[in-house]
Amino acid sequence: MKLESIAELSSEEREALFALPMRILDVTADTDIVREGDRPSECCLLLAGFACRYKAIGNGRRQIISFQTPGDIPDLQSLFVDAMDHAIATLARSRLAFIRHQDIRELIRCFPHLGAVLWRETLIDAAIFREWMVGLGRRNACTRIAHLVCEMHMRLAAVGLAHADSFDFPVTQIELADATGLSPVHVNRTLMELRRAGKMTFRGSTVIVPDWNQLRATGEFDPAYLQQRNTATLSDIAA
Amino acid sequence: MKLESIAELSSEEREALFALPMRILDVTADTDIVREGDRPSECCLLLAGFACRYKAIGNGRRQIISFQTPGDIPDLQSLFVDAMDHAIATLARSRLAFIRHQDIRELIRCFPHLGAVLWRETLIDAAIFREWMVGLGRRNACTRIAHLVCEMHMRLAAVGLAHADSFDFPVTQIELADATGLSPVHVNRTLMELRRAGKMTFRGSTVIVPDWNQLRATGEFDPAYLQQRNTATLSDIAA
DNA sequence: CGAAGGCTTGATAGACCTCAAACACAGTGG
DNA sequence: CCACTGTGTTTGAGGTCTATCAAGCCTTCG
Repeated sequence: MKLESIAELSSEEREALFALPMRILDVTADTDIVREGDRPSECCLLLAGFACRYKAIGNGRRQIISFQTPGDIPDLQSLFVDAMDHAIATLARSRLAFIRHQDIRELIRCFPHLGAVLWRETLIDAAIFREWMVGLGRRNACTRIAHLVCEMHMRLAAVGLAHADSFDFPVTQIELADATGLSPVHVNRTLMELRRAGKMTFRGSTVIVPDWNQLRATGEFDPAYLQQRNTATLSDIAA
Repeated sequence: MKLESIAELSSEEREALFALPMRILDVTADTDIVREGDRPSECCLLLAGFACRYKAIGNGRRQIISFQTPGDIPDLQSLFVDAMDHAIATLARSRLAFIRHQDIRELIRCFPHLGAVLWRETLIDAAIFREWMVGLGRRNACTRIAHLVCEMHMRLAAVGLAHADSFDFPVTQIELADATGLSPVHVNRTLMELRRAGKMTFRGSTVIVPDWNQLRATGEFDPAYLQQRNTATLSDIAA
């Protein structure tokens, strides 16, 4: 579903994907899947739950680089890049599927179009990084958080994990701070400000948004960078 | 040279690369090569000069997403992603080579390994984004700028465009501000602080660094994310 | 010589951070 | 059933980094 949200697949390709040998693993929240410097020999597909990529900096602080939703293969890059430049960790109880590099390589050899689809996915990943860079560099706390919520809703909707006006976003305010480059205290105050303004309510890991158009405006959110094939459908959901 | 700095190529592959039909174009500084929303039918290889990717935000402001050095193909992604999510512009007089998408696709079909090399390049690109995100989110002005200078020196050295203790970095302080998420005034003050501390001198588009180890320390710079094959050689140059 | 762009400097303001403590809540064990 | 603990959230006060505004200076170039 994730792959088909960004590209069309033939039935043989879909079959080949389902035929991949996988090792399934259930883990709790806050489990490191891959660490910085690792050289994995398999990729990790997130089947259910929630995860993030992050880079640690000195004295226990870190920057969260991206959030990962079911359907993502956050360490796909390990196929072509030797050592991981960042870590990957779960943020909620999750189910993982590990697929050996050699099997993916074989798959790409047999179905070059699937290789292109996966390449495309890594490119959209990069587009999300770029959008986050704009937020980190040039947007204030309120806009950053609103933007993030819009993005996560759209991405989760693409894999069927969002309601029309709410969704489950299992992160703490500290994790939100690590993702937005803010302090936890300031995240808290900004969330309260957004709540008081009636723009969104984030409580106990669920986000409620009464009016997406309003939140998109305050988040300066333009979904073009996500390159979804079915944005029409998605905005229908959102409307 | 750029591609070989990140992967090994066979002689046939090298020949095929040189045989690609290209349209050469010389442009002045501050020329937009691609604009946000464009759907190019060719990719742009930077042969000489200097360029950047950027995303514009309201009221004339922008965030520079990356700097591009000779050998880079900044819009390689347009092969697989429909619309550009950002613009690309030159920062100095540059020579560009445009290669049609269909020719690159054909090349990849004939030499799948070259496809993998190009994929790898887009992945390293993404690694640079991630490192910048850490800077934008979690590092102060001084560290951000020092880090950027270390990165640019290493990348330029990889394509033979840096001296041991200096290099040409043709950007204004305003562009530096757009890249680091700071204000031009603060960039100026930080540059002077670095200069006074004897850590680096940035004047008239050339950077002089008397002691790389010192600058790396203040920039918290670890080159692992650049995935250079010959980092040994590079640090020799730097030493 | 004048104009334009880039650099430098000063003063003031604001966004955000840090420290510190209190509060709420869920899970645990006695 | 109730203290107890730990994690996450909320609140207050003060401080710092960085932004903004505004002006002057320097260099380049036509």
